[in-house]
Amino acid sequence: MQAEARQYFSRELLAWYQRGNRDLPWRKNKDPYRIWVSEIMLQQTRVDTVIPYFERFMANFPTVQALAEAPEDEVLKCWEGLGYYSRARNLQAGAKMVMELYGGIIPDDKESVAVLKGVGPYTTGAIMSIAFNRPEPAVDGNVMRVLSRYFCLEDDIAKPSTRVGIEKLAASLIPEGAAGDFNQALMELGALVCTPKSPSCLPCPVMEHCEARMAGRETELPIKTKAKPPRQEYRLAVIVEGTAEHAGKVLVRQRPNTGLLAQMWELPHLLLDGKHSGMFAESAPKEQGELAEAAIRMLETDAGLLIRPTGWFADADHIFSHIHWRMRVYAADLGVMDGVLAAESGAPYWTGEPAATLEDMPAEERSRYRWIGRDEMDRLPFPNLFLKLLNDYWSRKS
DNA sequence: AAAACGGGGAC
DNA sequence: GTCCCAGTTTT
Repeated sequence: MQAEARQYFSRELLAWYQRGNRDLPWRKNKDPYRIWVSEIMLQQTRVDTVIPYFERFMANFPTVQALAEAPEDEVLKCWEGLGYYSRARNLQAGAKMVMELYGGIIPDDKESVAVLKGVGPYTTGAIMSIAFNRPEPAVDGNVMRVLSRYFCLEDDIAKPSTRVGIEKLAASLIPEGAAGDFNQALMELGALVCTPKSPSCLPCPVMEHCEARMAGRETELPIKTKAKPPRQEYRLAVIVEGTAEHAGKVLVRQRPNTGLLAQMWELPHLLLDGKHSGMFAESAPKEQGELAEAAIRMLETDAGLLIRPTGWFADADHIFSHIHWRMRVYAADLGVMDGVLAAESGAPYWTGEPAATLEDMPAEERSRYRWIGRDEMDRLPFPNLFLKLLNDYWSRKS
């Protein structure tokens, strides 16, 4: 590649961006906190999805201090539906670090920014360049795609080592004194022009020296190995309806502090073993009294929760990036299964009076469970899967 | 180096 | 259905 083509790229791309770019809420000013929040939200998430979340988050937590001092549930609630919830917890942990280490001021220093929770190589470069105009590369998926095409790079962008190489290249392209605009220009081009499927080369400001375009290979690049398909997991959930003092409420629980959907709230549920997964997969929802009974016994073993299913409620599929949940949901009440399984229609249905309370659970399990009404749902963070089921439940009730 | 970690939009 | 998105952390 000629030095001239490199200078052309930097010059023309920067000029293109400065002629006009998207009016995004985090471009209103250079407040490092706003840039930081926006960059965390934008990780693996589209601009259009982020915008309303960003506005709401900044309204609720306008400063580093406000975020650092907020209850964790409120921060997660503000992130509800956005996904990758560890981003929200890490962001708040980062805000606390900034309060304690730097007196609430995000420092104009790469190493200090890079150690913040949830801030990796990309976000470090984005904050340093956009907020402080420091000449650091900010290499995301857009940048890897744009540069792979312009320089006809054939390295697999799914490999970690490839990103490191492209960072060096991107750093060498930053025009003097224009790091922030140039890095954003690179991403903006990837988002609007040099798109994954069918890039719009004709309006592209750097088409003239794009090697992939000149070779007619713009749709073949970048090279990226395919992701593994998600594994299937069959799960059984219950909507436990309260009685007496808990009438009109349902039982929810908070997930563990680590792992998938950490610290989010959910309906009680369990992973089915191989045998019961097969039963799930092979028969119709309403013909599975045996499955329901077996699973409810497992729930008792699993969580010490004594319940009686009263009927089928819904089947729900939910696909994460690495797991595909297939979930069957039964309505239930608290009690012991000493009743009789109704033969009518084959639906799981136990008769008799409820005969258990949460007090029957082990204390350490019990502490994560809570009875909530529809109004209280608005204060606890639920992942989308359970949000939909609960909304569905309460709309049917009314 | 590979897997875990959400959810949705575009085709 | 597939791809992948302004990636980071853990294993």
